[in-house]
Amino acid sequence: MAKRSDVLELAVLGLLHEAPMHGYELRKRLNLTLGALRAFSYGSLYPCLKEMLAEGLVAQQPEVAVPVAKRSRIVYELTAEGKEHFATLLGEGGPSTWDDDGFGVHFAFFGRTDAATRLRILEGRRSRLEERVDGFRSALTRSRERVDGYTLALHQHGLESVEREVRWLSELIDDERRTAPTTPVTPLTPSVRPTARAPRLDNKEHS
Amino acid sequence: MAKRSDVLELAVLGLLHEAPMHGYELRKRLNLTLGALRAFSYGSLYPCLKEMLAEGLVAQQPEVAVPVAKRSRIVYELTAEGKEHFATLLGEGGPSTWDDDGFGVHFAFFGRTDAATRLRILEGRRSRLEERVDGFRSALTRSRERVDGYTLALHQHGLESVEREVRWLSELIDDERRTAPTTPVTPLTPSVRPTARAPRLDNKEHS
DNA sequence: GTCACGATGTATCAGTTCGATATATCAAAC
DNA sequence: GTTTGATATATCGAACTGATACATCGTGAC
Repeated sequence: MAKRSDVLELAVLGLLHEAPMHGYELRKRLNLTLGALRAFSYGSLYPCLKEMLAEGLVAQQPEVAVPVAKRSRIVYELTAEGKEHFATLLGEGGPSTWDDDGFGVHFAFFGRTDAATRLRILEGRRSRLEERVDGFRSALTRSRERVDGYTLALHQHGLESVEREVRWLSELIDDERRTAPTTPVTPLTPSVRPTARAPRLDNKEHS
Repeated sequence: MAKRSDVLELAVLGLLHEAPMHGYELRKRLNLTLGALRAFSYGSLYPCLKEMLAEGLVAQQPEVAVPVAKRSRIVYELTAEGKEHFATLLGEGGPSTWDDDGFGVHFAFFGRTDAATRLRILEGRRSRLEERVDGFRSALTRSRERVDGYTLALHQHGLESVEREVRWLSELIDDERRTAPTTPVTPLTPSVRPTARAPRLDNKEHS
């Protein structure tokens, strides 16, 4: 488990919440929504879609509307099982939830969860990163005298990057804590409407 | 090309410069030297060592000294071809030199290159990252109104992380430029001796 | 009008890597 | 004495990537 496809599956289900889509478009939206930080290939997307179809998580939309025989395309839409599975995956906080890929995808769909889940994921991610910080730190003290100056600089930079992400997460957690207690569950926009209500996550760092 | 094994190969050759080693130890040093940021598995290391042995880049050290039949271990040492190949790989600035993995390994062995090569690699890496910054930026402006606040925050954080690394690289480049012109080629320590002469790369960020 | 070319769209495959695991030895604990 | 855990080499299946094949559509050049 903790396979890459689990992450892909979550991402696909999340995107299909917005609108039915076909593979090609999914891939574009995937690589756009998840930033330039994640690239899914067709080699994993299409097989994944087939599996999800077989499992009943998505359904093949019948040729709608347009009478003109357009270019062949297979439009997938979310089923009830799919929505349910999405909620489960997003909320469960499994093992893959806190690693780099998993967290990114979970975070991108935070708008569809409740504050408690968000907090749990954010805190899980943070403690995961804190472990990494410890690893870096002990490596640094251990090797302080044994390695090259450049290697040292590399470790130092790596350490600071992770520390920075920890600070970012801490701000997010504080924001959640400050916002959540009053509003039990964020209503979240049902469809395409942009939402646009970020909970004060202007993580300013420079200027 | 640009296979993962190329990176592994470079790392192995680099480590063997310090001392002959066997597989298990190589893996430990690998994951230590390259920080917690890179994990090589046995599944790639052992096959890689065999290939390198076949290509004559490394040699199997005959059982030395200790008369006691120790636990079976295969100690590899660098050959002349290996050293040559290492220098080539490290200096060539190929396609894989500037991606995340490749750059880390190259950087970790900067102590064994000359200033010109260092500059070339640093600048290559920087422009690679600047491309990524552009990607993030356009994605941000494109999606500013279309995506969830959390997705936005994710992109923003990603963008700032990359920008930060660009600044880091710029400092390193400045340091190289300031140091290099006078001293044409850094002598670099021949063996185990720790070097310890980092060219002022105290990239302080917080306090 | 048509033709070339690039974007759209689905699909698969070879090559490569990872994670888990098997096997075995040794040191120290108990 | 035997159980545990680190050392050490090795392999295998499952999975992913990058490339590619194949087909259709839109559009601009001529």
